[in-house]
Amino acid sequence: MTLAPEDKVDPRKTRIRKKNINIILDSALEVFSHSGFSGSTLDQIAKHAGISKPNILYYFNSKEEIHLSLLKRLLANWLEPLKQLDPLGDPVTEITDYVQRKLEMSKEFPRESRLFAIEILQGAKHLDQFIRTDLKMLVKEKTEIIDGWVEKKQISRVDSLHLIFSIWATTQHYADFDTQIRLITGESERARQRDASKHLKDLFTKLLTP
Amino acid sequence: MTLAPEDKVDPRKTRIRKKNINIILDSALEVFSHSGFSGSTLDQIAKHAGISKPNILYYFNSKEEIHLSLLKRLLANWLEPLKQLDPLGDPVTEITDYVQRKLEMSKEFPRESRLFAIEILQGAKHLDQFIRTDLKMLVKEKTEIIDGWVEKKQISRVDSLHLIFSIWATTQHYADFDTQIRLITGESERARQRDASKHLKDLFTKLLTP
DNA sequence: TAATTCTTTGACCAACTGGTAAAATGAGTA
DNA sequence: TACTCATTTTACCAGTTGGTCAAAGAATTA
Repeated sequence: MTLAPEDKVDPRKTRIRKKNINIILDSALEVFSHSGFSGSTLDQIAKHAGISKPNILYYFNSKEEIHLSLLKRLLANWLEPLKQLDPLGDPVTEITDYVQRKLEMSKEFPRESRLFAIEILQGAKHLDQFIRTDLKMLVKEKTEIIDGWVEKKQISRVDSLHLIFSIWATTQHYADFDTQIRLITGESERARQRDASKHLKDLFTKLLTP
Repeated sequence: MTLAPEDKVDPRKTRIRKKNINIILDSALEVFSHSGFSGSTLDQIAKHAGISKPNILYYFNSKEEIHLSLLKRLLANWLEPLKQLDPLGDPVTEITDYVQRKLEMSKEFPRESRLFAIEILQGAKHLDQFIRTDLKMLVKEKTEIIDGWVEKKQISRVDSLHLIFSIWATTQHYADFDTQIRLITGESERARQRDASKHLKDLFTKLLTP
């Protein structure tokens, strides 16, 4: 991952520069998360941003660089919900709260979720390092906490790693497969969100409660 | 969806024709499921198939048509596991068996799963009809069966629709996010598959057992 | 105000890619 | 064998797309 312009410690980071970079990244998120990297063009991003293509390339050296900046910005937030899992809290509550936070994120940041999903689906070339270091370490730390709870019989015996996978899967599903869910479900957006939340709470509570 | 050459009732459907179409579709599946539609080129497919690009376009009128043929072929199998859910069987067994079938499919046909996932993620333009008719109807039929089981108190009270979503999410996760799982998990392929299977059986059994 | 630096644009290009046309080759059959 | 139809190849093209460049236009600062 090479250094992107926005990362340079540049005292000349003007107001205009900051504003434009934000607009570009936001437009890129919109476009990339709908069409994937290859399916998106700089022209689309430019149009969405209201900034000419050469002007975009004035702030970013390449399309790839925009993509990388986007992923980087995303990853910081991605770990947050899991990080909050507290070894000192009540085990079942801690886990179901984590589920709710993740579900909330799916609702709040569906574009980020899709961008992430597309990236993984296509081999995670750009996330490789992130996954095998930051993410892996965090997962290890948290599975150990869960294993500890199992040891102390505070929750049922459970495969902590696959529990986390299940949580990721079920929660992100609502963002990533939104189109499918929309087409199948008759419910309103609100009702669906409520039912999903209730269902997942139930699902994981029953799994964990001895 | 326009008529693809292979669908034409053509008595001249030679041995060569059949063979080549299969090779092309298989190569396209390989390529599309790794790079998405836009990220894949006919040249890549051609190279993988060992057939020249113009020759591919002799069998299919366009890149799009290959993609559609692929999806069409996939969808037939996609519904199969859910279809087998038997209203007369033992409820918990029926559902956990369904989970196992789905998990099996993820392992057996990861490329198909990814192709499907990418398609949904990017708006399901080509699956729109399929989802709102075939899939929706099947889901309706099966949720009613599950609701019946709940009524008769054969399983715990559960949101049948979201139960199905959870099953889809957790099982497909192992195919679609395989890269991520591989990078995080230390286990061997076999062990992982076994643990996933056990975990999911446990997860859904506990949800459903009163 | 003048000088300097940052931002924006228009014109352009080389590479890639989906697709075409026509001729050449091969297989099956009367 | 000769004829027909299916298959394959070669050469090619037009549109798209990421990216460049030099010059014009704003801001900022001396």
